[in-house]
Amino acid sequence: MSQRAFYVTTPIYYVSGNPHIGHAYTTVAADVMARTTRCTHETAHFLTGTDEHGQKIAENARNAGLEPQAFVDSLIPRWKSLLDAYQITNDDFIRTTDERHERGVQRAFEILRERGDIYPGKYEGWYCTNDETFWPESKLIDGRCPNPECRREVKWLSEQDWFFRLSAYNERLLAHFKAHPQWVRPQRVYNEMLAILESGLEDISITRATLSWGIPVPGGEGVIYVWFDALLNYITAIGWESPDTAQRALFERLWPANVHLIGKEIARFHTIIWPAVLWGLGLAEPTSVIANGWLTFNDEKMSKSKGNVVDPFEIAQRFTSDAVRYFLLREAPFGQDFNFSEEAVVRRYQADLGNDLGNLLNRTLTMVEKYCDGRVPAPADAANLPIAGLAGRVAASVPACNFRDALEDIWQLVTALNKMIDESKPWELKKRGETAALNACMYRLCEGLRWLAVLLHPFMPAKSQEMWRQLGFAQTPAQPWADALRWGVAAEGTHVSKGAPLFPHLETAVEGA
RNA sequence: GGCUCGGUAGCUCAGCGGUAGAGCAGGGGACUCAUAAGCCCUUGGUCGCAGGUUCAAAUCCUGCCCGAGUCACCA
Repeated sequence: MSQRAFYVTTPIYYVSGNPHIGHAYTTVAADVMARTTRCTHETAHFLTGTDEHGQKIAENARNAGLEPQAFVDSLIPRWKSLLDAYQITNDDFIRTTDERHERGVQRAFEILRERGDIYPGKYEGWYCTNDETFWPESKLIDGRCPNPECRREVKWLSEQDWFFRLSAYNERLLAHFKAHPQWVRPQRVYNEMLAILESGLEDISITRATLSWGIPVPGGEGVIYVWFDALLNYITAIGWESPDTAQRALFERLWPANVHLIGKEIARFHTIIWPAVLWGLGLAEPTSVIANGWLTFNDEKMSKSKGNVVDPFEIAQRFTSDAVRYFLLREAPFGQDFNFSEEAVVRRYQADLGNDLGNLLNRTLTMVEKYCDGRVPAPADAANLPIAGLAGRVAASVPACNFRDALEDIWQLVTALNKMIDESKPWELKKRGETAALNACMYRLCEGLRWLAVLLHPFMPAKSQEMWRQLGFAQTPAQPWADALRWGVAAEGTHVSKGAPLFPHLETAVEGA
């Protein structure tokens, strides 16, 4: 009886470092998708969370003089505050240290072991402790870890581990990729994954015999490898194999996920290993996996060593999180790398947000106050405003991650409204006493701005709300589009209440530019 | 080295077989409701290079140059 809901996820974030702008990017994209879906379908379920196991965490904890659990507990508020700073409306937040997750991972392990998809084997090779990685002899550089940021000594390890029979799914994965060329996007990532499948898969070790900070192997030694653990969050969070029947019903309603949003660096885990694991568990693969690109800063890769990591808290503080959300999704096509520079943010802020949108609201409200006694006039038709099919196009672009197209479409209405003012010249209509034409023009502006508030709400929730308030409407612009995006909904007589500019001029010049 | 993607106006990008496009930036203009914003007009490109296919190529094919990514457990 229950309705299907749109299920969208972000990666769970590895808490070994601080949140940076890239985390905000993926999360904002997911949030816009979730918010839009709530206005166009009925329900969305939006999951994000944190990845807390692994050796790096254990070491950081030791350095901090804390037990791993206490250590990760201390980090969580910082990560959750990122969600607050960016007005993220996640429905759930999973931690891999949650009891529900640990139980689910162990259950998955047992099921796969019973089915023969997990088997014991010996794993040996050159191991870099820092990177938690086995490297083949051929990869080593001067006998050291080939990771340019590591370069530590490696040691020969040989241990009894459990292996996942990934190779058994090679053919099925290939067939799935061929049958669903759109299931991994962008195309470039799809191609790379396909190439890996065509070159053949080997089984992978999914436990670490010598580590202790992780989920214990059921009835065995060691812990489950952090990656195998992490992927399962998408189902453990929504009640897979839960003892609670309500939770199990949630799972039935949500799985398979509509969209896993990921960073492009983790595509292999999500498009090759993850479907195979799900198939092993008798579950369906996610409908789509969409990878976003990297953000560079002033054309350089962001890295801690360069000290050029953009702090998402600081940037939101300076420009407002709405403006940063807008910038991230408007500046470049999703899936493509793009450069983050303060000049670019300032440009978008001033040109698109301040001059086009903010000023449109401001000049409209001034005129409504001057010419219409501060009230929305009687409804008039939409004249030539480009609203036909607009809602439908945005509703289609967003779930496909074409945020840029969506915003460009919306901005055509912004531009058209500005243009209409200049062409209609309400001040002249006023002088000549052409009240009917004046009122019609002012109505179109109010109604057009109402549309904009509704359409922009998923992208800029706070600014959209403020637009809504200044226009004098009750409640919120977060409304079902089927009802709200019809022309003529703005009620005659609504009192507008003009406020401070929506996107005031930035006080300070760009620093360090 | 193999493979993948990209190289189009100063910048960010769209177009992907039929007379070169948008936004921003630059230049000029008319206006005044407005956050000196908006509106109108406009400068600007041998579509990386060289061949080929075609009546017709930015768009298809080949080679080359440049940049990025990836090549198996790197969260």
